[in-house]
Amino acid sequence: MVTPIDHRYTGIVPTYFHVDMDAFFVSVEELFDPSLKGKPVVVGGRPNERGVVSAASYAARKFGVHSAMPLRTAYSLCPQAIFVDGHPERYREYSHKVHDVLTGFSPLVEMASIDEAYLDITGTERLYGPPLRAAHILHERMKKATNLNCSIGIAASRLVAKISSDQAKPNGILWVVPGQEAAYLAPLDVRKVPGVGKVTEKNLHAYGIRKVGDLSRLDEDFLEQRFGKWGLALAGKSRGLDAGGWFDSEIGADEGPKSISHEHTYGEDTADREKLESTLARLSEMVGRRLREHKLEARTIQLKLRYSDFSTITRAHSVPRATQLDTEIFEEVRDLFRRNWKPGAKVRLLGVHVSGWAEGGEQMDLLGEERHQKWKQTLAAADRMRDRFGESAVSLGGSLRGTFRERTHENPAGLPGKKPKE
DNA sequence: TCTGGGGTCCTAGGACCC
DNA sequence: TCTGGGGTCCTAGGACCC
Repeated sequence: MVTPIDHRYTGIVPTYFHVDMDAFFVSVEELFDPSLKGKPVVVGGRPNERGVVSAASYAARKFGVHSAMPLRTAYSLCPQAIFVDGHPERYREYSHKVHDVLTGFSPLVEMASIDEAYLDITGTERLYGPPLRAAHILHERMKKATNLNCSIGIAASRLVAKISSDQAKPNGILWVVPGQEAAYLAPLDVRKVPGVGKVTEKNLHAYGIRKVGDLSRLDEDFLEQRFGKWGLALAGKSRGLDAGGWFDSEIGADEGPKSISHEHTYGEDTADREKLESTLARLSEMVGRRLREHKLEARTIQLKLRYSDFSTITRAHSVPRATQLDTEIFEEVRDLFRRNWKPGAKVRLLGVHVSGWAEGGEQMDLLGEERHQKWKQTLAAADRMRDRFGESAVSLGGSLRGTFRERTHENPAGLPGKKPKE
């Protein structure tokens, strides 16, 4: 475990790298199928499926295809593109390789997503030389170890490092020299600032604010009045400051997840109650499994329900005793579903989301505790089966057919007692 | 254009407590 | 009896990111 450096106390101007892999998913696909190289490739699914583009090759981008675009739209823009489903396991594997390269370079590494990371390389001059030279060394190492290209932004704040890595793409390095942040940012569109999306951009445009320079010239009070806390943060960002200002960007603080969720969009909307509830059972299993992997227990369980017209509701319930059990999650989410679904209304998407990790977990009576432990062991065994034989090897789908006992006063968790007779 | 899936953070109102 | 204020938890929704 490496202790992050808090530069507020060292008084040294820090140096951050933002390392961003170029067209990551597409590049990994090319490693496994070199014939894809140079061609328009779209990762995300088949062109006639419901779904969006996860990643597009640079050749596909020339046709206007970009990530988050509906697959059908991508197809109409570029019918000759090669559409692939993608291989999440491969991306995770290569993400680990990337992480290994980075930690071999500097101990202060924070993966920001599957394909990007922040590094604190403050004080490594004697080892790697000045920042640009250090970045070149890292760039070479990355290519050698993974056969993948990356782009590197260098700056005294994480924010500016991130923006400059984007400007460096593809396969480039860009250093914003300390002191030049505001000048560098001023001509950029406000949309380039991480956190400014479609909505905020539109709101800013309404005030005639189009460039980061326009933002930085405004009064902080004005921004706070109109955009609240977020406006104040924007004022700082427009000058290149991270959330807490300069020297407030610890790298390497590794916290676990704050929530876990799984959701499913149907190929065709459905109002079939059994189908819907069995989807909830499957999603509950997936969520329970992840909870056990992370050794977490959740108190708040949430259902997400999207109808054909895309209107979406979420309904949550917090239970007194935290759980990591598929059955308990499923029963909660099924209750929420039954109370909120308008029977007959066609459903596009269902989701199961858990959060609110328990600190200690409350005591159960002895009998309950014993059954609880047995049930935990059963699920752990099922997890191992899935590891060996695949996801479909074991299912609690049987819960829909009454394998599990209903909740009763004696059995509040609805845990199975003795094995039901066949 | 007909809109995934996995996350984080923020806002805002109401309940409840002191 | 017209009535405070702060803190925390819960719930719902939404913007945003990759």
